[in-house]
Amino acid sequence: MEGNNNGPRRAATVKDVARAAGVSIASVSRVINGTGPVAQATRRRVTDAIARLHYVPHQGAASLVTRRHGVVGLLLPELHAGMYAKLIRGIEDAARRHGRHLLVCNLTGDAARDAATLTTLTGRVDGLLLMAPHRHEEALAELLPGDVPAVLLNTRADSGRNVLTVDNYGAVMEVMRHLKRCGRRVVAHIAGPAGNHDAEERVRAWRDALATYWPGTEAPFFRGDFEQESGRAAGQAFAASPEPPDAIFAANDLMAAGAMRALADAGLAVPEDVAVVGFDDVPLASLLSPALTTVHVDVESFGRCALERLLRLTGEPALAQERCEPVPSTLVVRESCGSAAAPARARRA
Amino acid sequence: MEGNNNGPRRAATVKDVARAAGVSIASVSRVINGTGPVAQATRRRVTDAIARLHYVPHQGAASLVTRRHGVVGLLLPELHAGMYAKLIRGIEDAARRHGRHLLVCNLTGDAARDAATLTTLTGRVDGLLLMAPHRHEEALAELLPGDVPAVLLNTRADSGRNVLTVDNYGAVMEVMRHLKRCGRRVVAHIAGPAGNHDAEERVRAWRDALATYWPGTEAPFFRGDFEQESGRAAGQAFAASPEPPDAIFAANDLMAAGAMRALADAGLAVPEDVAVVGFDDVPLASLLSPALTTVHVDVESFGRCALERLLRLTGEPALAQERCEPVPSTLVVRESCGSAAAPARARRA
DNA sequence: CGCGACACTGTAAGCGTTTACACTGCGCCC
DNA sequence: GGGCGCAGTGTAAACGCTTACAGTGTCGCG
Repeated sequence: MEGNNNGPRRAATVKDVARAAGVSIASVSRVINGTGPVAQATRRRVTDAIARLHYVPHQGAASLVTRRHGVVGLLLPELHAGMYAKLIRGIEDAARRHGRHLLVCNLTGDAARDAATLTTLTGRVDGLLLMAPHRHEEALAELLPGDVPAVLLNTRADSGRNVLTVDNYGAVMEVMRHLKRCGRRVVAHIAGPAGNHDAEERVRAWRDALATYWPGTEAPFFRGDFEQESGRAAGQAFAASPEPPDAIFAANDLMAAGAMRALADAGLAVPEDVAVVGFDDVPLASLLSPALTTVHVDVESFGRCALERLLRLTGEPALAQERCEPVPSTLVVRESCGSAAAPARARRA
Repeated sequence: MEGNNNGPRRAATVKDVARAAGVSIASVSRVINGTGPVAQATRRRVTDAIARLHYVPHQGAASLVTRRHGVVGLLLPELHAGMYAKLIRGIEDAARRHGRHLLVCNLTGDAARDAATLTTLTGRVDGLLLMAPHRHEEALAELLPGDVPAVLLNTRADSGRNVLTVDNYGAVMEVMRHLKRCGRRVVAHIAGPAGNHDAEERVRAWRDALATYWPGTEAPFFRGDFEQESGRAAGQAFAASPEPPDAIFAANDLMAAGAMRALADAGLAVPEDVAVVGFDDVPLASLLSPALTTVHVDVESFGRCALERLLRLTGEPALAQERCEPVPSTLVVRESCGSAAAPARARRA
């Protein structure tokens, strides 16, 4: 190591601070971490020295002896980007409150590479949050060293692991109940991609609701992929069928919007001819015309719950009693399902 | 599987692996890092032992001696969530390709707390990406230790720091040029929040374009906040004015959509009476009716560029020649500006 | 046969922290 | 006044890893 590559200045260490403050490194450490008793005068001298030297502790060295990293990892599959932002927000927010940091990784779908990611991550975190809606990520979870606490997100509950899920089933049931109350007779479904946990749960609930509220009837099913184009295709298919459904429940808002567009293009009126309901409550949902009825999931809370669940696994005492109920998800009734009072808006001629 | 977290089992270390494999810790390290020559047989024994013991290296210990964390930090202000997901995606993707991880932090706006965040982060990263559209974050950047490489995102270019920005100005100019070509006479602007760098740049470009393409004329200005409600308010205000503008450029899609909604409610047709253009190209923009003309910014590329710029700062050799041009941003012409061929869609009666 | 080059391996010295432990004074109570 | 407790401090031993350096043994070539 020739040492000249990026300047001669090495970062300051506790030793430097101790020397500058005229105390021992132990005292410096005590000041920084607030452990043990320190005289006011000493504290002053140390904090001054720290400021003067721009000293920043090397967390790696600290974690070496404390056996804590103060970091939790978050592994995200190639998801529809919608949730990302809020989920991360929720988790990061909770993490900060509990003095942790968040290491975010995207999974690639490549088994070997993702496994490698998992491993390097494991070496620098106290615990792991793994979004695992597909088989792929579940398989990944198998590789987790047993001593790394982990919470799986949106996974089948019957995996042996610690799991946290959104209440897809209940929410969809509510959607269907509402559609029934609105007097709709045939509720088609535009599903998310096969193999996706949320998508499957929504399909399951849709089927069950069908059997419960419309016993003995059939309803059209379209396999989408959470993208708007597939929603459009579904809408076209439904509109072109001899007896179009009078309601559509799409597994997310993007597909719902795509379907609405296709219906409009086909001359079908929403909600008069066809009611449409989505899922997610994306920001623009209320601005579509008609405004989209959808299911709002509090993704930030979900993230927060996930993190606190994880911390509980690592034995965070303050969290012992904080029960973290299944994440709230609520039906947001707007115009597209036709149940709201007819909105007093001017129609375009 | 709870309760076992404070069990007696300590994580395996190089020493354990070395013993299990019957070699020295140096050889283990060499196998793990691919440094120095190792006999095939030895390598086998070591990798076997690693697998058997579920050994995962302690990165903190490693960074202690290598002086590299393999992690870059990303600091995000309280932004409109839209960009988040893609930005993080872009950065994380590039980071993975360069063997780095991503530590994500939200800033709170609280100066003291954010400063603390900055400091703890600094101790565990090789460099920092700081999204700094507001004064607040710029001030934060001042606190950065001089020896921590950092790239500021979407900040005034005249700060002394290393900065990477989206080409707001050029994009808005293109929008305005297009509106001029469409024959619009009065282009109103719905601005983002004051003090936001992007918002200000878009205002600046709007003003300059006004002076260039519509010299001597005035146009309505509305101060929004990037949220749909403010767009709606703006739309209402414009519609209620004695001489409504015949074009509106909103600083983002959410406000544009809000404005479109308000215009429709007021009986004004888009694009016939008023052309509307947004900024961001959010997923649902193409599904609004009429589909929203907007500016598409490749946020993922932006993230990638930012990361590579940062790595270059830390002296990544492979990146020396890779020039990272200003991030592409392109006008996406749809229906809301009235320039596209009239779409052959059925009109609702 | 000797000797250098080479492939491979082991030993040991840190890297920057935290913390157990030992040591000072000092005030206080019997 | 001698012991005790306690606030305040320092010393030194880890923590798990990388790597300079110092060995080994093997081969090829003069």
